[in-house]
Amino acid sequence: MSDEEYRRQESHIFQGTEKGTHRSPSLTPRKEPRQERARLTVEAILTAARELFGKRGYAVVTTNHIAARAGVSIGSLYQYFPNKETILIRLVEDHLHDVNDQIEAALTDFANPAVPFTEALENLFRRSLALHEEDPDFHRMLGAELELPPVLQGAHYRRGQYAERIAIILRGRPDVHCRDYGITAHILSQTLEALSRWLVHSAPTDLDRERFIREAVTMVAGYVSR
Amino acid sequence: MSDEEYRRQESHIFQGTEKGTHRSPSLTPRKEPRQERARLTVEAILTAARELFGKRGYAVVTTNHIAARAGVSIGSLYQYFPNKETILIRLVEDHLHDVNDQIEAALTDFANPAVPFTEALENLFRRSLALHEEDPDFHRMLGAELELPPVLQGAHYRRGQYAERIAIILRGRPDVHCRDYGITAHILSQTLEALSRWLVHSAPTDLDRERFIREAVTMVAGYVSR
Amino acid sequence: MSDEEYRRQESHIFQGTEKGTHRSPSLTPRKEPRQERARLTVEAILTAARELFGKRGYAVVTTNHIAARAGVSIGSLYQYFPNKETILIRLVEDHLHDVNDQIEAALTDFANPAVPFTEALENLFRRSLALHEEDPDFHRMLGAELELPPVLQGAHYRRGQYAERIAIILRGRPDVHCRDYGITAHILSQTLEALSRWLVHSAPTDLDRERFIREAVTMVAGYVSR
Amino acid sequence: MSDEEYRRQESHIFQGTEKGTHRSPSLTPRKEPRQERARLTVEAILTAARELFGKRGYAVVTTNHIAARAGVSIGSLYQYFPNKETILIRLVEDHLHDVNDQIEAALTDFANPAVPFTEALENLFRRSLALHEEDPDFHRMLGAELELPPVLQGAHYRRGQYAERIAIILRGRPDVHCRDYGITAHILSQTLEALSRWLVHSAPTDLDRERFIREAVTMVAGYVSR
DNA sequence: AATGAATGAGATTTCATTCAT
DNA sequence: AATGAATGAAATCTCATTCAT
Repeated sequence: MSDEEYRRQESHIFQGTEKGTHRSPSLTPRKEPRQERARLTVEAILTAARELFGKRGYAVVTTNHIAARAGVSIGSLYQYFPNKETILIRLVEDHLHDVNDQIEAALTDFANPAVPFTEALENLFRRSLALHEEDPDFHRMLGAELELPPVLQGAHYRRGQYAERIAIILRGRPDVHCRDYGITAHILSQTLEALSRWLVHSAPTDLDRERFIREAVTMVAGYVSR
Repeated sequence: MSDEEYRRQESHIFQGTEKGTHRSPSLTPRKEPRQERARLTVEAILTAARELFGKRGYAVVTTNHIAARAGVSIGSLYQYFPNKETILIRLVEDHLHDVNDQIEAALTDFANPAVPFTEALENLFRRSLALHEEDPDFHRMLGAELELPPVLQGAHYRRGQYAERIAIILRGRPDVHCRDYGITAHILSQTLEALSRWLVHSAPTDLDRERFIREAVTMVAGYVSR
Repeated sequence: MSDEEYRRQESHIFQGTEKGTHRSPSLTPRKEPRQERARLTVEAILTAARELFGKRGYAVVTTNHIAARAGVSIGSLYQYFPNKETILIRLVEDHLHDVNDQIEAALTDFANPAVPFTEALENLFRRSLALHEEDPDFHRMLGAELELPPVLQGAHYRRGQYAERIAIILRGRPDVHCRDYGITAHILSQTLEALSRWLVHSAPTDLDRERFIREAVTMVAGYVSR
Repeated sequence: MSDEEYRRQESHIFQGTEKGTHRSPSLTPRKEPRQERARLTVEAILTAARELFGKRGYAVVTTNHIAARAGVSIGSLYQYFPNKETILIRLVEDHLHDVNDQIEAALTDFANPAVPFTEALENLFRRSLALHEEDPDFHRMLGAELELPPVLQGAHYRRGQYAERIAIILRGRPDVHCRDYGITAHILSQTLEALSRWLVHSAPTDLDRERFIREAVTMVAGYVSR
């Protein structure tokens, strides 16, 4: 690491501030792990953080706790992440990457006119469920936490466009009819979202999931199909 | 220190308090306000707390901030509430009281066979909306916050029985038919819940709300009506 | 304290940053002490800080040490000063106020043509000594420390104009002659400064101070007087 | 915790190290570099350290920063220096070696009665300037830093004897007369020191240096010459 | 000989809570 | 009944130093 690089990493050194106070944190990772061992450490930290954030919420989890659960010293944590915020950001980025890919795939599927609407809808629902099922706690926390780092406020934004995409697709399907495509798209997406979330997080364990899916699809399809 | 060990050390969370030195174990209000002035103080604290909790979340709001916003000294706050937790508990109790009353009324309405189903459903939906509209932030926070005082974990439990009640009502209505009343009740209640929440919290401002309500009711009614 | 005020004080609360990292600290005191007791606390902190900074240097002194020496809890320190930096700034402001007043008085004296030059020079020297004598360690540290908060970089600037003022005065005195008033003014002020500093900080204890002053004045006066 | 107590706790300063866990008590270089590559490494570390110490001060510079600027791993740094302190000590030793040699030469010159006093004085001043000019930052830092390792406290002591040597020389010169040789020697050496330092560090860039030197010499020579 | 990952004591700072007035 | 100053445990984060490779 050269002097240049070192200084870039050191956010302190009097840029009108000093240590320990509120700083304008570099939101990028501190150091790229070069050795395998380091990669494992970073991995462990991220995993621990994801679990803890998911289980307890971002605000209450401490970096000490993350480090402890990762089986790593607090110093190691700060070698790779300049602060708690950055850990979350990294986690969300990875997560979003995943999610966006999957949503993309799901929508492409959904748009395919060769698949009958009811089937397409069921597929969409199952994909939504799958999405909620991988790391449901973390996912839930993301939607729930009120004070997230500002960079992440936008993270949900992309979701907003989800409904727009659905509206377009609905318009394009010959087997669908709506009085107001925009509103129907919102209803459809919100309903699927909510029911998936509930199914994953809150449904009684003895609930017959297949039957639930069938019923949900019936409701929405009945509403939208021609 | 491993995660295990960390948690053992940490397990004070919501047994004592989160931070600070001196803990007082009592969870009951400290003192009943006898004078008018005192009642106003308590009122101001509760209002400030409700707003702040709703806007920022329970974990991140400080008692000093609550006192400041209430226009009251921190000493006064602790004269009436032994700790932060108690403030939340008091708030939730009041809230729940309200909500339960309203749910009760709504369900009674909904059960009335003299009202046609679609109309009954719309009424239920509007009531749900009204419920979300009063102090939506606080309401939302309650559902979102992951680490609430244990006393409050049960608070949501009662909601669980909401679906059961609906199932019974649906069964009792002659203008309704379901393949599985239990599942349909869940779908119905979760859908109404989710759509109300979305309408209140996240809907674009230019959305035509009346039309949205009509569409939502159409979907659910179409699904359930005979 | 109102909500407004509270928020102004809280530099944190996610303005693109969070806790513990490098923040843009409010450089103003946190809270004005309203009670006598509080004023004493602030006083104790400032005194402890001045002594420690002077004796050990700004960089190495810790806020814990300051609080300990002030006989005050660390929490109290942070109630009145958001960070170490602010303590120094406050100290320097007070100090500079003093110093500037005294320099002003000394220069006015020095400019007085009714007083013979040698006497005027001796007076200036004695005042310079007095200045160095009050809190000489702190004064010395200020000039010595390399990484001071940026706000303070300017603090020494005003000194720069000291030489200019002297040049003007020398030009105005009939009993003085120089080949280059600018250069002589620099030599004069730097010499007086250095000799005062040395006398206060490094001179052997058995040195005859009065004789030293007389000699120094002789040197400078001999050089400058007509 | 009182100041007393705090200091008892704190008194590790410069006994072990400032921070960190593992202390190694040895203050001697760890390992003599045998290979050419190693010599280069040591050289790079010393250069980086000298520059950084000079620019930022000893206390605030981190060993990691030194290593980074030297283009060397932190491990390598500790292979040759057991701790931060040792680097400084080594640097100062080298420096002092140099400086003492030069001072010696300058004084020998100065003592030479064959050279007229004014010329001898000018030579001394020019040498002093040269001394300040080589690595002025480091030199300045050495005088400024308050908490240097105890081994180095003595470093300045030898300077103290500089004045004594000057006194002897003055006494030996026939073209000089003083009322008090001791005091004059102090004045002379402190003045030259201060003016050189100022010329190198703080003088305005447009200052005519040759003229400044001439004036300074005039002042001192006028004072001391018979 | 060199690397850089890992460590943990200790620095800075916050905030729930108490207590003197 | 109210005030606000004071407290200190615990959170965040740094950096000198060690150690496995």
